[in-house]
Amino acid sequence: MSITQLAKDLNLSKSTVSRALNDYPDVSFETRERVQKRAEEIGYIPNPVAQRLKQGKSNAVGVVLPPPLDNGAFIEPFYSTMLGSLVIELEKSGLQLLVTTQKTSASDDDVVSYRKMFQRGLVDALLILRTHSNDPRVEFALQHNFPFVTYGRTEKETKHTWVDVDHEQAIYSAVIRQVGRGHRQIAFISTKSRYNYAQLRTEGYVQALKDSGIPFYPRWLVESGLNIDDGYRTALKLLKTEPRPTSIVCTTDDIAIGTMTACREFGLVPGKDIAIMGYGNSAACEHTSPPLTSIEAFPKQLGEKIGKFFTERLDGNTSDALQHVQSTKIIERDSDPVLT
Amino acid sequence: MSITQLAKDLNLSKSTVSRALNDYPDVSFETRERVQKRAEEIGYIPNPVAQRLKQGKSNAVGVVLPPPLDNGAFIEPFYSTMLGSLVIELEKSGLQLLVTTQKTSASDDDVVSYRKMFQRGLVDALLILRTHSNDPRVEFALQHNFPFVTYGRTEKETKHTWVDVDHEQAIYSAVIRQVGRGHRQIAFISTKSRYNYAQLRTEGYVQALKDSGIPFYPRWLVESGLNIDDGYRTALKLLKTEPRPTSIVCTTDDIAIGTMTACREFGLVPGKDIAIMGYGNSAACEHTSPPLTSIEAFPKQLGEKIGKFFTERLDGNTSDALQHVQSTKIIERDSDPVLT
DNA sequence: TATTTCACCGGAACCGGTTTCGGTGATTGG
DNA sequence: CCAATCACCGAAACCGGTTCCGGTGAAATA
Repeated sequence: MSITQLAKDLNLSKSTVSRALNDYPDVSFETRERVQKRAEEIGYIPNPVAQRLKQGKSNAVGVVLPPPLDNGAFIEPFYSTMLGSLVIELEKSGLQLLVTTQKTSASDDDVVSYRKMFQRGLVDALLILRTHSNDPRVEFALQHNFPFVTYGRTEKETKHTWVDVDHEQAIYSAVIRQVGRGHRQIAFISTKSRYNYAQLRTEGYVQALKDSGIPFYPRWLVESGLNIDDGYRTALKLLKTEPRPTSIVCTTDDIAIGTMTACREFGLVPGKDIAIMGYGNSAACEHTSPPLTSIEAFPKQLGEKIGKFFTERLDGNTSDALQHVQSTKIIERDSDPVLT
Repeated sequence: MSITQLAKDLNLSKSTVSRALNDYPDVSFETRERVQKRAEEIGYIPNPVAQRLKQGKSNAVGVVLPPPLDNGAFIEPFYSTMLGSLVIELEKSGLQLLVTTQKTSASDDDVVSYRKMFQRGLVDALLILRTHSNDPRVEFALQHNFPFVTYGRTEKETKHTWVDVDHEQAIYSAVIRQVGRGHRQIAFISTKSRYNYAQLRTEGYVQALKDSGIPFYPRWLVESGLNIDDGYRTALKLLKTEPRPTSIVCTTDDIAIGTMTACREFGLVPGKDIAIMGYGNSAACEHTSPPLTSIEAFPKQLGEKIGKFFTERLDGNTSDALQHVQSTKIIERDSDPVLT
């Protein structure tokens, strides 16, 4: 059912019908009512594709997800809840979210998948996830003058609109907490350093040691993959170092869960013989044994913020770059006791 | 850069350029080469929106996700990996996945979100997740003759294309396993029965008891929400029944994790004093204590199958309904010991 | 009464492609 | 030598909307 047929049905022209449906002023009250009523009756809904073509707007925001994880998961829990609230926020402004993934083979800062999205028409703006310190995707978007929001800053902290967690502060406070509980042998399991957040967190770790007058041992700063098993294997190596750390701060809850099993293999009971902290405050934290102390980063609020930034930018508010850094909160549980 | 401009640049007509780019036979070799070379140079890519409008195809498949979970997650891990492999499979045929969510307020079989998708142009086909026994979305799609694939059967098992897990067999084999390990007091924590899979699993539970000559106690068949906490609370009630079950089969890993903590509160050590099984074989299973015996349902394969069904259907293969039921496998760990 | 204003509506252009149709000039066949 | 075929390309219609422009008749103004 096209607008042409509807117009014929009503003995009106396409243009009048269109104006009536879109509440233009120069159409009489009676015909407007008549058109809208009839449209309702026969369930007419304008073809969104035609609208997009004419208006040059798609009313959609695109995101290309990182390649599936090793475990085959489409998306990590953190992004899951962030995107969840993003979708809800976008919906308020009539925006949709178009999701794609990278090819499995591609590295996650590959530009090819973004190029397709850039083609005017498919999406009006892009969300770039998990920025690298030096991110070609950001360069690409800036260069093509395409509206975008990033989750995560870049090294240059270019003047674009971004949302990010206060990673440095998050890990800083975690380490300070460990110090306050009597630890001086504190390890940090990080991830690949090309991620900008990884660098920020590492800075937080180093800074906290410094401010506490604790020397920095490079052996206790290790990198791990993001899976539980990655964390497990990394922790196995870490626990072999001499002296052994008495507290391990993990950059992910999954990594923390993996290190807990690694500890048990070393005969160390987490929460008793060794302190462990996670990051993300995932649902599992409550139900590990012992329950895992973790850092809440409020992905829901982040998603809302991103959504608001999108609507602002797409409303033409490009005056200045919108930016937001989200502070975190330590959720205290039983996995990191006071050192005895 | 539109095709019109490209044509002007080449001193050719739009139509010739279009034909050259799409490898039509009635264009000379030289001009074809010239056009394609020039298009490459200036990075011309046809506007997908215009293509969609003309061709009436969007080359996209839509899915509307259930409303965000109570914990705010966009998507459950199972769907996460299923959609991950689906996207990869669709990509092979040049198809995209368009993701939307329900309004938070809506029930997850609400048709309104689907109605938007139905509008010709946005997507060529729909994926309907987690069917109810009596699903208005399926009725709606059939009624409007819109191509779709469901994950999950319906009560009527209408002749449409679907993919589903062999839920009945899955739980049947789980219960039989418990019987084989000496249990005769076996509970099953299910979910809301309007989900078709819930009914199938319950049938599997009941049938297994019957075939084992074990009487059915209604008290040991309980319903729970999908979260860890829901499982926890449900298990608390279940453990108060007299007599107390010696084995609990859970319809979800999360529920199983919740029941494990519930057991501990009753002074029961999971894997020792009581047997527990999960479903889904999520990453956490390896790292609970004890590691959780669970049922692998192969979401990756399901996603691939769904993708193949989509490409077949969109290639016009509507001859007969495509259907696939995925068998499962029990992954044995330490949470369900032999009864002593 | 003549002219301007106004409310209201239809015609047509347009978005950027694809595809049908028809028209060249060259080549082949009779 | 004329007609039929052929390769190749341009003009134009079309997809389904939106919006500019102009035109009508009635009402307001001079």
